Amino acid sequence: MEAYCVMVGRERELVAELCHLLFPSPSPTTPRSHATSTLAGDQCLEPGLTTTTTTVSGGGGRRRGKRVHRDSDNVKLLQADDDQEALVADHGDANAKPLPDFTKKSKRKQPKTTSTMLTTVPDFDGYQWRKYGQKQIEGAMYPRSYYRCTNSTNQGCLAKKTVQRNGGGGGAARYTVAYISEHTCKSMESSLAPVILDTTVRTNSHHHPPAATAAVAQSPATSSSSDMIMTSSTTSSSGETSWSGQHGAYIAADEDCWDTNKYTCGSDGGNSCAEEMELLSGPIRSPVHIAADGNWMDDLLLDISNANISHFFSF
DNA sequence: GCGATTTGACCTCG
DNA sequence: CGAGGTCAAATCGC
Repeated sequence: MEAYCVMVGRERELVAELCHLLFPSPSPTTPRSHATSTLAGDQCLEPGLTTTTTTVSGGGGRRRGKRVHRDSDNVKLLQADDDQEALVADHGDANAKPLPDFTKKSKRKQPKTTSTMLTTVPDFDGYQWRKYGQKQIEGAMYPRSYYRCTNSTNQGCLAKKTVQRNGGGGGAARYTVAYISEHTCKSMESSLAPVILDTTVRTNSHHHPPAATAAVAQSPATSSSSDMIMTSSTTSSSGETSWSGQHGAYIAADEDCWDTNKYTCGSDGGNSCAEEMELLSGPIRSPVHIAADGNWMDDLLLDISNANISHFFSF
């Protein structure tokens, strides 16, 4: 867990400064999910993904034979127009009937996505997530984990996210978090409303390849971790760079920087993200986006053209 | 018993 | 056909 708590002095200063600006008064919330993070032996630790309600129970892998073809269920291709309903009946209920309307097709068309590179995964982002899958991605050192909002079952929340560790074996672990769709549920911490920061971010002036934009933001209410989180990448579904105003402020990053971890806010660089950024101003809306080593861009050219960000990272 | 994770199989898309 | 995303039985902890 130390990996997530590493921060170089410079970054810490920046964090402190930002926190000071954001929270003149006593520091906001404190992590509340740490106690639950027992994380049974997953190669890809996701400290922030534990729920706040239960401890992680290291489930056993299933040892079973071939699974029954769900094609026989004859339901997958129906009612593609009601994804929400489908998700209500989705996972989480082990005995749930075959998904009525959550077609594979619709699953593939995730309309709203944003990706986030983290040097640390926040302990708590205001929502509870349930892991529903893990996959070793080609070329990735660590498997990607798939989460959906726990309210997908009872509120039909469409929000999902994937978390992939990008490396940081020796230093701070880095994670790419991609948010897919928005929360249609009420957060467990609904009071922790997203904040729109009117803030300024520095970045360099190099333009980034299509995928790179970034935002910096923070939700004071969810501020829990002590690590800094800084930039992100976004792309539109068409592959063009999206500068969606929804996120408020964006930062174009230099591709070289991505390759050389210059944007990494972890402990191994020494270069602060902020130092690499050019000035941008405007409202910034969560989530906090994190930049790190360049690989992640390859994995996650995500469609966030209409991203409705519903998550907020903290540091 | 419940709820969460694990994890191999299955499904869809490019 | 391969890669990525999802399903769902098995398993575990409370």
